[in-house]
Amino acid sequence: MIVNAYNRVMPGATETPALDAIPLRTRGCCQPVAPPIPGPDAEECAAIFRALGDTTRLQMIHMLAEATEPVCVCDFTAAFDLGQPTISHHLAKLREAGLIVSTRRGIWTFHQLNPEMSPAAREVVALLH
Amino acid sequence: MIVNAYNRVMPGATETPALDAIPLRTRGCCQPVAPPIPGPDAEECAAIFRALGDTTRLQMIHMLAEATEPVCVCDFTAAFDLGQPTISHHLAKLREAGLIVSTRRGIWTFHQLNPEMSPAAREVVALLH
DNA sequence: TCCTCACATCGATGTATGTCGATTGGTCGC
DNA sequence: GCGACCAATCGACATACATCGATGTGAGGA
Repeated sequence: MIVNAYNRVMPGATETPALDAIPLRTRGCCQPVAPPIPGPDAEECAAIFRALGDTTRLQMIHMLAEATEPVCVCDFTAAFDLGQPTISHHLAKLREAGLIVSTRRGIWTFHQLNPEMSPAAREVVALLH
Repeated sequence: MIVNAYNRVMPGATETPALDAIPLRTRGCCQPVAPPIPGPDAEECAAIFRALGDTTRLQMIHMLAEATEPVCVCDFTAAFDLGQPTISHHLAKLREAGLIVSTRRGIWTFHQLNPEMSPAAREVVALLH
């Protein structure tokens, strides 16, 4: 039994009708839709994209993806025309998203891509390399 | 002549020092950073990520990536617990980002992944398939 | 011509976000 | 301990955004 997205039965339907076969001005205009991505996965994935949805953070991840050594905050402040608190804010966002990890060395803090990044995140970051 | 990110000369330096060799408490803590992604490219890329940084829009793209036919708006309104104007808003966002195209058929509007999507967008969307 | 339906747009509202200046908290050298 | 320095945090501000109800628009059907 085929039902459309309004949960209404489409009588006689044995498979999703081809678009051309759908009569205009009829309720049965809809087709079954793909099952959604499980909620938590979708939110995690969206969070990754949200973290990368800012030019500054995108450049930061690109810098880290290209770097062979952890990168000092001073390198970031030098690379962007932004104040130090703003740089710190963006690095915190990337850290919260699980994309980078930070380590202290004396008075400096060095940042690198999180070696334990989630598989989903790893795939996305790989596109920026 | 090697200068660090503060534009200060690093006397005697012939190449970027290894991290271990960097004396703590010295100005020369910084390493050269990767050249940034060209501005327009970075903004375009960030816009793609921003469009996908919302759970609803992520699910929408996933639905379209799985679908074999263009999808009617009524399918989206049925799939999400959101009002029709909100659905329309999200579809507009995806359209502005160049991820989908919309066509009218009578009184209905059908949406599908933009067949002329930018290469960068195509790579990202492929991860959601 | 008028009504109905599907979708877009508008206006309002609350929340999230990017940015800054000022302050705080650590970590050294002296 | 004191001062210098680096980075994180705080408070404030403007902007962007997700959502809603109400309205507009355009295509059919009666």
